[in-house]
Amino acid sequence: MVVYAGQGDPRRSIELLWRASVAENRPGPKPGLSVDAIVDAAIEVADEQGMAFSMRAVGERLGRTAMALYTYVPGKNELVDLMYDRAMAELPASYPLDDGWRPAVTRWAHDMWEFYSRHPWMLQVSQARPVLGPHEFAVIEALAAILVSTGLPGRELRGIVGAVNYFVRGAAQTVAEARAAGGATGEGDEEWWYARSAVLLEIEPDLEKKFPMLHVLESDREPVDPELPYLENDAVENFRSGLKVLLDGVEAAVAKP
Amino acid sequence: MVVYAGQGDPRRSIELLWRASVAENRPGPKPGLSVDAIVDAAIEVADEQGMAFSMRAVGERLGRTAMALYTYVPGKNELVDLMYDRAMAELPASYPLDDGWRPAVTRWAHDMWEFYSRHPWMLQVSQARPVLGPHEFAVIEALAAILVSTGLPGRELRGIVGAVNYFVRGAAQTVAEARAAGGATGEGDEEWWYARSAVLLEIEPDLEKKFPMLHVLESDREPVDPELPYLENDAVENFRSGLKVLLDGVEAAVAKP
DNA sequence: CAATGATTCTTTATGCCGTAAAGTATCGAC
DNA sequence: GTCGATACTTTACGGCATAAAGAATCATTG
Repeated sequence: MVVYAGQGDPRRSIELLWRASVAENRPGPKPGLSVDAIVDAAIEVADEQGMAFSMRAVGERLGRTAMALYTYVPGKNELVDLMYDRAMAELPASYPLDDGWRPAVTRWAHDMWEFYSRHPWMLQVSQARPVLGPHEFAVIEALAAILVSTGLPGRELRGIVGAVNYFVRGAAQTVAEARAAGGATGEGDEEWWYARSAVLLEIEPDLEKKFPMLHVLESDREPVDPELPYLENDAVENFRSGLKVLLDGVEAAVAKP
Repeated sequence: MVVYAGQGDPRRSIELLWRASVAENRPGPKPGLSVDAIVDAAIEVADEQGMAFSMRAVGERLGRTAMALYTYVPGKNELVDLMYDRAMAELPASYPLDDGWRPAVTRWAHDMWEFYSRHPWMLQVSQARPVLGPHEFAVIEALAAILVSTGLPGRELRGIVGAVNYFVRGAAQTVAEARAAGGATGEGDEEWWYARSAVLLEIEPDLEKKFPMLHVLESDREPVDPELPYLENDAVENFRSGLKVLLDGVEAAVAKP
C-alpha cells in the first residue's frame, strides 16, 4: 500500500503535525493516550510488520481498541503522515562543512540509508507531495544547506537534491524490500536465487546468449563483507559506487562555470 | 500496497512468466480465458485505478467472477508479476549507439519516464528481487548494452545501472503520485498547496527563518512549460537537470582511468 | 454409449481491513 | 444535580483476497 500524504482537512493535519493544539481544561474523562503515544506505537508496529500494519494492531499495543485512536487522529492516512514526520526527527538537522560539501553529502546519504533500513515503511509513503511537517523540512534543509555551499544556482540545486534523494531512496528500497520479502517468506537470498535460477535455466537454456550484456554486468564481483547475504552485499556495493558517480557529477557542475 | 515479487512456487511462477505451458488436448470445458487476456485486462484496470485494483474488478472486465482468475493464475501476487513483465514488453530492446552512449542513455531514461507515467502502478512493484521475466531482462539488457560500451568495469557499471534506474524511478514516482493524489481528491496542485501554505504560515509564522536554505532552493525558478501544473513542471525540470548531473558523473568515470 | 474424472467457472463462506454509528462511562461547568 | 463534552467500547458495514464446495462441460475409457 502506498499512502498518499496530505489528503484530509489541511488545518487539522497541519495542526497535528506541528503539535499546535491548545488542550485546555476540558470536560470529560482524562485522555489516557496522546498523539505522541499513538504515533510512537504505530512506528513500532510498522517497523515490525511493515506498512500493512493495522489500526487494530496499534490499538492493541496501547491496550485500546482500534476505534480509540480515532479520538486523537482523523484516520490512518493522517497517522501515517505523523509517523513519517516523527521518524524523521531521528536524523541530524545539520552537517559540518569543515571538509567541504562532498563528505557532508556522503554522510547525509549514509544516515538516510541507515534510517530507511531502520524504518523501511518510510519508503512507501508517497513523495509526491510533502507531508509539510517540521522534521521533514529539517532533513531537506540539512541537505540543502550542504549543497547551497557549492554556490550552484537554485535550478541545478533542485535537480541535485532530487537526484541524491531518489538515489538514496532507491538504493535503500532495494535492501529494505529484500529483507522484507526474505523475512516474510523465511527464505534467504541464496535459497531464493538458487531455487529460481535452476528453474529458469531449465526452461530457458540459452539465457546467457539471449542477454549477453547482463552477463558482462555480473563480472568483476567480489563481496564487500562476506558476512552479509548475497543481495545485501550487492546493494551496499552499488550504493557506494553509484553515490560516487553521482557526486562526481556534482563536482563537474561545481568545477565548470 | 507494495507487492513483493516472486513469493509463490518458483516453478509455477517462472513457467507462467515465460509462457512455458504445454496445453494439450485436455478434458473439461474449453477455457474461455487465457493468462494473456487476464494480464491485459489487469493492466487496463491498474492503469485506471492504480495498484489497489481488485481481483473482482479484473474478473468483471472479463465477464467473469474474481474466482475464475484463480484457474489461470495462482494469486494476486503472481498476477502482478505477470503484469509487470508484460508491460515492459512495450519498451525497446536496444538503442542505437551511433552518437555514443550518452544520447542512448538519455533516450532510455526518457522512454522509462514515459512508460512509468503510462503505467504508474509499475512503480509500486517491489524492486528488491527481480521478477525474472523475459521483458524485464530485455529492458535491463538494453541499458546494460549501452553502458558496457563505455568500457567501464563491471563493478562501476552495476553502480551506474542502479543509479540511473533509481533516479528514473524516483523522478517518475514523484509525478505519478502527484497525479494520483490529485486525481483521487480531485484537488489540483495549486489548490492543494495554496490551502496548506496559508495554514502553515499561520501556525508557524517564521517558517522561512527556520529553514532558510529551503528558501534558497526555491529561487531561480521558471516554468519549463506553462501549460503543465505546478508540481509536474517541477518534476520535469528536476528530471532534466538531475539526469544531466548523473551523466556528467558517468562521463567523469569514463574519462578518468 | 454410458460412466469416469479432469477441467472451467460460480457460489458461498471465512477472516482480514478501515471506519461509521451508537452506546457507556467520566468529567467540568453551571 | 443536571447538562453537555469527551474518552473509549461495541457493533456493524462494505470491501478485500481467497479457501471450499458445487455445477457444468468435455475427452477418455470400459
